[in-house]
Amino acid sequence: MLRVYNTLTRETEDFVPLKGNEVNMYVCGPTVYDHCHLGHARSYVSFDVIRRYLIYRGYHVNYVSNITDVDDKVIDRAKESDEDTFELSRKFTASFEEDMQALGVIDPDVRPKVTEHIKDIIDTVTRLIDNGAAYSTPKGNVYYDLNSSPEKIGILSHQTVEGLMEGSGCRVDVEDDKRYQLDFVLWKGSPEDEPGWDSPWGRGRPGWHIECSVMSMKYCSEQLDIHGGGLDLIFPHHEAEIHQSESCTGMHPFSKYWIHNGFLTIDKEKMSKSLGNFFTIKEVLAKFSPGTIRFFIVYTHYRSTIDFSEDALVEAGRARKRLLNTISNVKHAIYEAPDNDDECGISDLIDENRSAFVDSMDDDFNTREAIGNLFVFSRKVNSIIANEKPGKSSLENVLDFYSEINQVLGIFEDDSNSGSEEQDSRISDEDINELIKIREKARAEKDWVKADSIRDELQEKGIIIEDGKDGVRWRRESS
RNA sequence: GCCGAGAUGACAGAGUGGCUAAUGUGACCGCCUGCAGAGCGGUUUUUCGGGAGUUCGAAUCUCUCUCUCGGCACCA
Repeated sequence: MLRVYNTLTRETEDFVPLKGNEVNMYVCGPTVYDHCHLGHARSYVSFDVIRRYLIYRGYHVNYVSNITDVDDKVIDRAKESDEDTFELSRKFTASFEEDMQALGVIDPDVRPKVTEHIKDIIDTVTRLIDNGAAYSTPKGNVYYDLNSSPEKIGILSHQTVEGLMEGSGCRVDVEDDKRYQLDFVLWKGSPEDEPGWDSPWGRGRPGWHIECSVMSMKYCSEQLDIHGGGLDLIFPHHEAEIHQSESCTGMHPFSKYWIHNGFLTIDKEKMSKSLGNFFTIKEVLAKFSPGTIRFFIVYTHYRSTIDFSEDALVEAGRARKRLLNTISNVKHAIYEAPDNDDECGISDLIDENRSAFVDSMDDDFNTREAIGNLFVFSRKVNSIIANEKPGKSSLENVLDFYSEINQVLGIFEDDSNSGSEEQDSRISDEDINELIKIREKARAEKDWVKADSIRDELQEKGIIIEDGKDGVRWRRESS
């Protein structure tokens, strides 16, 4: 039984979708006013794994994740850099999509953009006004009227009204046309020099929270099975969504499960744009392979804080390499394996580890434990290869098992040739084989100096040479 | 002020009542090897922030103390 921690109840619950084995899952996407940083990667990789695991478990998943391509931040950034707002958001949307692709995040079934859903947003805001849950003001703003659903204040953040007021009162400028301090904006009147769309309340643009309600209802359903995002979205963003969506549809709950990923920190401080302590995904990709970055993220439970440092990435890379080496060992063993059915206990080993994998993942997606099991599995596989002679088919089953796991975790992708700029200058397979031949001759003549210098030369080009009992093998190294 | 997360061996990090506390990294030793790498075996690891309690039995439950981090209308 899959169990999931639900922020709404603060408990780990059995996962039962609203309808059969259909899962409607919505994850809040980025606001595209800059390149994404590693904290975003953390979030989207985590939800990618959750989505893949649900599919692995046989659920039919409809995964929707939006792009917020118009809001105050985008507009401000465009002003600062004297760029067209939509030019800017297009640029960073493309950058985001590139990053996701690099990290092996599967595209959502739908990736809706706010600017393409203005009409839907206006319709929803209108509906909220008609339902008595929102009001417009002479300034052309529309606010959600929290007093229409006071029982839902703090439902997700588990805060009291007093707590919220005390936290916010001293730090936020209160818009003077609000009826109530905690009301939030659904539609915001735009000045002449800012982007806007005509609406019943004048020229304006959507508020920050409304887009997710509108687009999730449009592409998922009025009620979601899973709504996800970073911990920092719980309040006010996700709570606002609950107010809006439930007031609009009259259905409760808006989402059955709320899943939130933990932060990525640097020196124990949250990585964020506002603190300026962030590394963009592209910066990190320049130093580490996508596989290493993804492994770094997946090797930590999604709700734990991950402290980022180069050392931590290096360690993750080494750990991952251990698994990759085993896979490569199996591939080589297959060449020399007898063509028989001797399995040396391999099928039992696989079955055991498959159920261990499912047990770990069923426990609120415990990827750390799941990967821990894989290390044990790999050690046993290495041991079998070294000491016994399993037949080809058994070894192929081992490879199949790794790729089965990889479907979910996505950590074994071969990215040894991903360094795009070195791509052209890298040494060809033929040249490598030629050098190895020369080196083998030197070795046969016990000319160790020559043999070692060839090995060093290849290593400088990122080629690792390994002499084994059954011949030489080589592979390309990546960070 | 309010709300939350956490403190596990050199480091990272699982484990939430019961065999010798997963796993990874690092370091060291051994096997293998011309050497190296990879791999395998072993050591670093009877200890889980401090104290008290419950229990036949606790890293795991209760109380208490100390410390760290995060959220409270910018945020993944």
